Amino acid sequence: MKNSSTDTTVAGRITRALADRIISGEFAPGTKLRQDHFAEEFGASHVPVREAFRRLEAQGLAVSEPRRGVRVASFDVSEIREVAEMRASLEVLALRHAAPHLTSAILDEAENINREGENAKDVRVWEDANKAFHRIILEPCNMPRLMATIDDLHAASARFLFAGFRMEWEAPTDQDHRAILRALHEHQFDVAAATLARHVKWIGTKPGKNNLNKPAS
Amino acid sequence: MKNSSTDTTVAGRITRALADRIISGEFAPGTKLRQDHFAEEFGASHVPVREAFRRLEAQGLAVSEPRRGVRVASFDVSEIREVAEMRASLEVLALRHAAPHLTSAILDEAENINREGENAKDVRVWEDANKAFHRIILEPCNMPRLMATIDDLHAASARFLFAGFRMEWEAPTDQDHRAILRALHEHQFDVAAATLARHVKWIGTKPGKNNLNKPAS
DNA sequence: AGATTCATTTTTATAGATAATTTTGGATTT
DNA sequence: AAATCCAAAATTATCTATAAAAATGAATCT
Repeated sequence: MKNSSTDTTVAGRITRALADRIISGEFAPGTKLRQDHFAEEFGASHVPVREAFRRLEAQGLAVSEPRRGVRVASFDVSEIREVAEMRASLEVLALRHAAPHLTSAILDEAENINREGENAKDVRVWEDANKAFHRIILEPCNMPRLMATIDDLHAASARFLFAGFRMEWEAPTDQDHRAILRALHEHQFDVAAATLARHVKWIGTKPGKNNLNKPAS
Repeated sequence: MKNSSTDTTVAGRITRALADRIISGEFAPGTKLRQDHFAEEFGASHVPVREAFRRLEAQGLAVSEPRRGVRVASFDVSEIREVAEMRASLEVLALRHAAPHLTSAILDEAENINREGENAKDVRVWEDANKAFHRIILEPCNMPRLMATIDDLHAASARFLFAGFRMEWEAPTDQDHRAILRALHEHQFDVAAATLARHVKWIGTKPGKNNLNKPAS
């Protein structure tokens, strides 16, 4: 994605795999991540595993205490709020810069992606569509660093989502997404931005009988 | 700072040292960072050096192409603007949350720091004060992830600053900082936020006969 | 003379081994 | 019986060595 090393190098593949498992909730918050374990699992040495740890740390998915190992980052309610607020601020910024470059072709594609999400059978697929929706309307801002930061924040949000809606779940008709597209179509950028901000913050307060801060395994 | 490993481990110390040199401009953009070289310099092996590289990468101070090594991140004008815009958005967010917790003791301390900056003899000292000023009024937002991101952005800004004002330089009386403090004292938070946003964006457009994008060494 | 190919050299990436620190379990003491 | 201290085991952090990949430079061919 932002860095091709994610696909090319062993450290990159390990990073991606571990990030995926943390985000999906397969690894509960607080879980100890042992380097030798993953080195064996991925048929690698522990050196690339350590590099993967450093990256996960930077993404906020793991925390490491020197000489005491790495753990899956815990996320409490305040942290979720924090991520939601940051996303709101930065996605609005991105949208403001992207707006002038949004063609109707892009908006149509966004609508298709949104429909896909609404037809999604499980959270995972819905979240992929959701991510894609936000990405396609923000990407034209042409600000790679901003997009990278938003991606990291989105990953953190997704953790929360998966933690809350593991079992029972139904795809919501995403009224906010539709409203955003409508406003963009009509060049009402302020309306679009305000709706986006509210939408993202709302995600951060979604109920979900949160199994947050599970005890470490 | 956010992670004690920066002081405790070899990898952490290398990270800090390299970040410092990149920010100060000692390493020009595009400079190749050779792991064996730094391993020898710091009396370490290349393993902690690689970990340091991964962190620098995450901070946006270095870029790595798989199998082709790591280079000091180049920053062109658009990237500087990007960082300035991100800082403006996020610092406003932080200030909004910090405002209710700002005591007059904190504001007084901020004023002292500001004065220190105005008396600074070289850019380096001024930048330290500048960073401290922003930090002391934003920190009470109690959002660690937000602060960490702002710190990274501030580092990127500092690179730009040092690149432009290496030689001739005089400490400016920071009128913006004073205006922000005044507004905060009078609980005019919107005014403070607006001034902060303008201030940060202005930093991003400072002239400076930029020796940007120097050829790699 | 210019370009292309092949070998050399440099550099990165991974593996295996070592040192140091923390944690864990048991034994001893109060 | 509970708490504390000491020793063994597990784990992390680092180092040395090896393998793989790419850049460089020279020699040959057109």
